[in-house]
Amino acid sequence: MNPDLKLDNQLCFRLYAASRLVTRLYQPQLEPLGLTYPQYLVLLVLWEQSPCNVKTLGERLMLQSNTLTPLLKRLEQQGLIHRERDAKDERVVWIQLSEAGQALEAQCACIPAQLLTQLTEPKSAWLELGQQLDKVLAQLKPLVGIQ
Amino acid sequence: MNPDLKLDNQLCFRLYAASRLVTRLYQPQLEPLGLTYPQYLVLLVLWEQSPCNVKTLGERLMLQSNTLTPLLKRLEQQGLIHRERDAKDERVVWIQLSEAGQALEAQCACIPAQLLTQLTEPKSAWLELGQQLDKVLAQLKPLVGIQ
DNA sequence: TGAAATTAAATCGTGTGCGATATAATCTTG
DNA sequence: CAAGATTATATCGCACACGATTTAATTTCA
Repeated sequence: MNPDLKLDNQLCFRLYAASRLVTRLYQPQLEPLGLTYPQYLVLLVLWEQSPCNVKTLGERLMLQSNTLTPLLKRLEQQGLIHRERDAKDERVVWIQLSEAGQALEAQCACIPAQLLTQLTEPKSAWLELGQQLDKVLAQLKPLVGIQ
Repeated sequence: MNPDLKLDNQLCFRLYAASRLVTRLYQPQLEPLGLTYPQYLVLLVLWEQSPCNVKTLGERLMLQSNTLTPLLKRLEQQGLIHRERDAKDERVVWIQLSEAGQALEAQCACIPAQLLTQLTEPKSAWLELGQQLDKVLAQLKPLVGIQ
């Protein structure tokens, strides 16, 4: 058969697989907090920048309102964020961490370190992967019309 | 703020983002064929090995029947595969490419090369990324209980 | 042999992703 | 200033992922 079509030769599959496996690695940390992985990513942005509007949130996460709006409504129901229309420009919705949402940052502070402990040496493989991902992300973004 | 919690420092986010962007890059090739990206991955396996049972398909793709069964039913409805219970062991379902499913391989043969043309130099970054993904996948699999 | 354990798929419910479209507000321009 | 274009968010529908459970078939082993 065509070796170009072998599954294990596909970079796309390796990315897809690695992304899903890493997400599963986060599960034991996130589940007790009642968070899904995309919800955790939204909180990462908000801990950097709150309030933050939906458009900016989407730019950071490469998501649009069709994905974010329902997700944000769930975070609001959980009491982690507030959603409010901009008074000046009623099109814009501002997302702001609630007290509980801010407090959650402390609880999540240990997650990255906790995950690292699960990874055996060499850590260099992970660092290099991160750098390569930065390179290819920079190349991919314009190809799919981002930035 | 805690730099360990900055979005751009998260390897997990870079993997998640890269995986989604690469999937989008495939879209223009797959959409005319009426295929989704996960359906394409299933076909990649079947072009290597048909018939193939659901369990084996799941091991290759790291998916289970809760995801595969509905997906396979859609491929069957499209006339690309046949599904049949094993006569000896009625628990097992065998997936076999139909004539149309086999014929589709030729139409997909150009997809990997077509994608490569979109990528500017250096190709080395992509090769290295593939190798690094292999390393971390080997490390991740046992951590999440695969193999 | 036959009850318990294991296995393979299927089913169910929830939460994304995302293309397409809708809605409403703001901006642009003639 | 008003019609058309643009922008920000929401809505809708479909197809994954995946945890949990169910169903049915097979295997194990006392």
